[in-house]
Parts: sequence; structure tokens; C-alpha cells
Amino acid sequence: MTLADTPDISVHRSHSAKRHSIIDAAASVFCREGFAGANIDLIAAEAGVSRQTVYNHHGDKENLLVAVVREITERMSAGVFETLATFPDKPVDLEAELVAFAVRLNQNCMCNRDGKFLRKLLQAEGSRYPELFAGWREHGPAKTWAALAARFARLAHAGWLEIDDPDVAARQFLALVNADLQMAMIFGDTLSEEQLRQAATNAVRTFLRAFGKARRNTT
Amino acid sequence: MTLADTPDISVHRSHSAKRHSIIDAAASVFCREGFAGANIDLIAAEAGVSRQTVYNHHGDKENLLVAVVREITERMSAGVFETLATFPDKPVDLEAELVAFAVRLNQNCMCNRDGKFLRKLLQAEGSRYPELFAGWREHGPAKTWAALAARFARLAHAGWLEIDDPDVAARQFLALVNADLQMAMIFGDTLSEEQLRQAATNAVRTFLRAFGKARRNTT
DNA sequence: ATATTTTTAGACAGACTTGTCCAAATCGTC
DNA sequence: GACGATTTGGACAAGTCTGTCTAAAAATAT
Repeated sequence: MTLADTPDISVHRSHSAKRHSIIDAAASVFCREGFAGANIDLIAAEAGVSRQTVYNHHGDKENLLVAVVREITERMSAGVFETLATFPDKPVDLEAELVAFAVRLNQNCMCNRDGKFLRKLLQAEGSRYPELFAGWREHGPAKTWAALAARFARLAHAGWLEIDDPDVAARQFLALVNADLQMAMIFGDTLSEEQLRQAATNAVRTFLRAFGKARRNTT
Repeated sequence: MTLADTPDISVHRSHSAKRHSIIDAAASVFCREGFAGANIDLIAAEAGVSRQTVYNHHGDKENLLVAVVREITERMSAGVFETLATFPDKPVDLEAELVAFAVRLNQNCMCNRDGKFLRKLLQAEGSRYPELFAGWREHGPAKTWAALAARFARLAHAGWLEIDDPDVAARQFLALVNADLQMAMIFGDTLSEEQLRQAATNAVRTFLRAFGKARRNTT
């Protein structure tokens, strides 16, 4: 029995590898061309796989969309909570640490390939397949907001912030962080880290002017 | 010669009426189905017009998209500047007037049919027809931001606000106003006026906590 | 080395679109 | 009522796409 000889895995290794490669290619094509414009031959070619294999794995085109959305949603959710774990719970320099956190959030979640894909596909097909995205709707942003709100509430309790409604504050934090990026993201531009840092800096400065406890002397 | 007997107009009245009805129907269908999924027969039916008439007026499908985007962009731009004219230049109760302004902005521009259409179509096709939306990119948001920034700068000069960079403040104002609406808008829900008012209230409160000069006593 | 499963390439029918063409019908004007 | 322009409905070719089927090839397990 050699090293990689676990039957259950070795049998399905290429199988699941192809599965992944199909989902990745499908995500890319769906995102680029939209659901109606997406071509299964193109997806197969881009995945390095024959068309029949795509049908073997996921059956329908609609079914493929479901699988893709499920996959990307999971991946993105994992990224979000991984990043949320780096929230500055015991800050030394709150402003700098919030800026760094915002940059991480944008780089790892909102502005990467998965984030762009979900945003685009949700807006395009959300109303056509409501049941598909209903899960995301509450498992995605709602949980993110709640988790972020809890972090801000703790900071407020520890005397760093002065917040009436942590949920509103969390939503506004995210809105401010994205304020300067909306335009670029809509057009699918890739954002330089410098842009992300600038946007985060502006956002955190305003956020702390509104919610920070240690008011700066207004010269 | 009767009243409405200007030949140039009466001849083209039904003509241009059909033109408009086609563009409206096309906007609706493009928005619902995406460009690739949009069906010219459906557009014609929804416009109450034969397919041939659609081709007579706009030629290509791509050409039709161009016409639709141009029309909607113009209409939206007009709405934005109309609403910008109601900005509280000489406020009595700044907070209340900014809330009312924000509600107007959302109702007349960002959240109506045209706003939703442009957002959706831009995200879906923006990268495929960059030249089409390049104009909008600077004529739309950039001009809006600049105009709004000028208003805020004037309020700051008059002693109502304390703003370092009016451009950033304007973008952040709009971002805050949309903070609570993102989710609903992505799914195409229609927003009640109550929701709009609540969102605007939250936004303006935070905005004024950050930029208002008369700091509230922090009990 | 052989048996079993997966993958492949290609053909295929069925359906759907786009864009054009044309003769008949409709509309507004004189 | 007759004329000219626009509109209509339907037919049409050419193309694309989905989803299925088949037999051959490749990969994997025994």
C-alpha cells in the first residue's frame, strides 16, 4: 500500500479535480457572459474537459449555475469569517488597525474574484432565481453584519467607540469602506492596493469622527 | 390651420411615440433578461409594435442597446440635477433638510426604474461595451459627485460643516445613504418610503456626527 | 494483463434567434 | 375618396445552442 493509495480518495481524485475545474470555468464564463450568454462548449473548453463530462457532472445548465453559486458562496463566506477573526479586539492604535482590517476585508472578500462574481450574478439573476440566492441573502451579508456589529459593540463597551446601534454602525462602516470603490468595481477594474488603502483611510477617518470617543482637537 | 397642425410634429408624433415605447420596452426587457437573453420579439410585443418596426427604428440589437442606454442615461442625469437643485443651501434645520434631500435623491434617481436599469446593465455589460458606458462614467457619477461636493463646500464655508475634502464627503454621503438599501436594491425589491426615510435618517445622523460643526453634547 | 469505469469526440435532432424580404393593411394628409 | 408613408404579419434562411446518444479511447483498480 503506497502513500496515496486510499481508494476512496484516489478513485475520486481526478473526478473531483475535474469537478472543481468545471466549476471554476463555469464561474468565469457565467460572470463574463451572463447566464443566458454563457456557452457550455466554452465552459468545457475553458475547463479542459469535454462537453459530455460537464453534463455528466452537473446535468443541466441551470443545475451547473446552482452548483457554482453554492461553491462560491461557501468559499466567500469562509473568507469573510477568516478575515473577521482579525478584527482589532484589543487595539493599540485603533485608527491604523481599523484601516488595516478594512484593507484585508476588501482584498480577501469584497474585491476578489469570488466577490465580483457573486455581486454580478446576484444582480443579474437574483430576481430570476430567488430561491437560489435566498440562502446567501441571510447567510452572507446578514451574518457578516451581525458579526461585525458584535465586534463594534465590544469596542464600544470597552470605551473605544460611542455607538447607539451597532448594526447600523457596522453597515455604515462597510458602506464607507466601499464608497470610493463602487465605480471601479462596477466596471470590473482591478484595484491597486494603494487605492484600497486610500479608500480605507478615508472611510476609517470619517467613521471615527462619527463614532470615535477620543475626539481630536479641532485645531 | 388648427392648433396642433405643425406638420413636422404631427407627422412624427406616432412615429416618435412608437420610438419611445420601443425604448421603454427594450429597457424593461434588457433589464429583466440581460442583453443576451433579451428577445426582440418580446420587446416588440411589450412595446405593442411589430418586430419589423423595431428594426426599422433602431436597426441592430446592439444599436437598440446603445439607444436605450443613451436615453436612460440622459433621463437619469436630468433627474439628478433637478434633485440637486433642491439641496438645502440655506438650511434652517440642517439635519431634517438633509434627510429630506436624501430621500428625494433616492426616490427620484437612485432607486427608481431608470437607476435600477443602469446599475444592472452597467454591471452586466459594462466590461463588454466599455465605449458605451465610458461617457456615463464621467458624465454621470463624476459630475454628480462634483456638484454635490460643491454644495457641501458651500455649507462648510457658511459654517455649517467642517470638511477637509468635499469630494470625499460627497461620496461618503451617498455611500451612507445607500448603506441600508444595497441588499434590497440588488434583489430588485421596491422600497417603501418608510425604508427610504429610515435609511436617510441613519445616514444623515452619522454624516453630521462626522462633519457637523455644532457638536451635540455627548451627555 | 485484464476488467471496469470514466472520459472523449463527434454526430445529431429539436428548438430558438436574428435579421431580411414582401405583399397587404393601416394611418394621416390633401 | 385617393395618395404616400408607415406599419404589420408572416415566411424565410442562416446561424447558434442545448441536451442526448454512440462507439472508441483512456485511465484506474484488481
